[in-house]
Amino acid sequence: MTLNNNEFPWTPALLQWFEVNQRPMPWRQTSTPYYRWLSEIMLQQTRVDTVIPYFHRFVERFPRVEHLAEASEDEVLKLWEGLGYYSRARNLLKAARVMVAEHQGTFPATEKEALALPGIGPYSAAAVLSMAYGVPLPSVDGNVLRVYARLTALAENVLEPATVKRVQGALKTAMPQHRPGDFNEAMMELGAVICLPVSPLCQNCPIQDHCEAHRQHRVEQLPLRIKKDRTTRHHYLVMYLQNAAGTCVAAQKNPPSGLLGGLWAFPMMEVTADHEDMKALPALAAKEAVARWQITLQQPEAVGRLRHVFSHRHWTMWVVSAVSEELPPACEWLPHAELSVKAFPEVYQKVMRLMDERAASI
DNA sequence: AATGCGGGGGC
DNA sequence: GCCCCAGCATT
Repeated sequence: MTLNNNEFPWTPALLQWFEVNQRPMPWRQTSTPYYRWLSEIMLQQTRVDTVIPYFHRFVERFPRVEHLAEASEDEVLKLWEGLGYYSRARNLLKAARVMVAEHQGTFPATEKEALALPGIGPYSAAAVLSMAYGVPLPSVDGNVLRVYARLTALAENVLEPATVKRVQGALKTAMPQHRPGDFNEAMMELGAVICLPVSPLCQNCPIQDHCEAHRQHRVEQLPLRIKKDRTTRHHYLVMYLQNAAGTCVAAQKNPPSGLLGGLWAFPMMEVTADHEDMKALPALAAKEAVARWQITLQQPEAVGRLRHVFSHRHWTMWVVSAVSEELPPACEWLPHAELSVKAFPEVYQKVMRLMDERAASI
């Protein structure tokens, strides 16, 4: 065993606290590399409580990485539906196929090979390698940055990549070499249940005596998170377009990358004005459908307004239903039953729910 | 270094 | 509304 003379004085108290207080999680029961990898991908920018039901569905459908590697992207996206950041699902499938083809169906054991996998960055590589194989690399996520910034009263913007790198370096040299996975999980667990972003529970903190921010009464002011507001606002007309027989709805599969890539969508037209006058919507939709799509709408009706917030953009959607025998570009007719089979992101699930509500009220 | 990329929970 | 969440890929 490698002794680490630079070890943090608070490490033993942290590990002891973690042993007693860690929350049970499905990927902690049987800690296979596959479970650890899958859970870490799902947990990127996503809360534990949100992930758990998705994790159960995935391991039930794909008990081993070999099963996942043989799946279609459509099936993986359907299972991922609603979890967000869909490039994670696309990269998950790619990485599974790499593991089967090049790594004997398991997660590679070196940092270099791990980082070469699609969807694996410094955080996830360190997390999986430390927890599955005991490789002493620090997994630095938002929790760890917050805990470390407070412990050391770090006055740097933790959203700067350079700051993250410095924290990674500091933790790498001082983290325990014998239980790196427990250390990483303990840091994250402390950030998740004690060292909270707002109103942290310092009275319950096992390493409060070692916290410089607490000593300085600056816990609430740290960490520094300075970011620019990049949100943009967009307005759309969303068409719920059915054929004359009423059996199908017009929809399209998004391009394979980009926003909501590979998922399904209803045809939309971006509009500049804010349409406070619902009565003018049907005529506007019909006019724009001719101008942009060269198709004629019958019985256009205003259904309602929806709002959806992404992390970087705000959508206002005016939903219009109509009948047509013609399809907007790149669209196809989906039988109604297919709407629950194809992967639709939350924003279009809202459209479907709105249509269901209208049907129920008529 | 900056930007794009979901959705939800807590306040 | 705002903040933040077990971040990564691309440019």
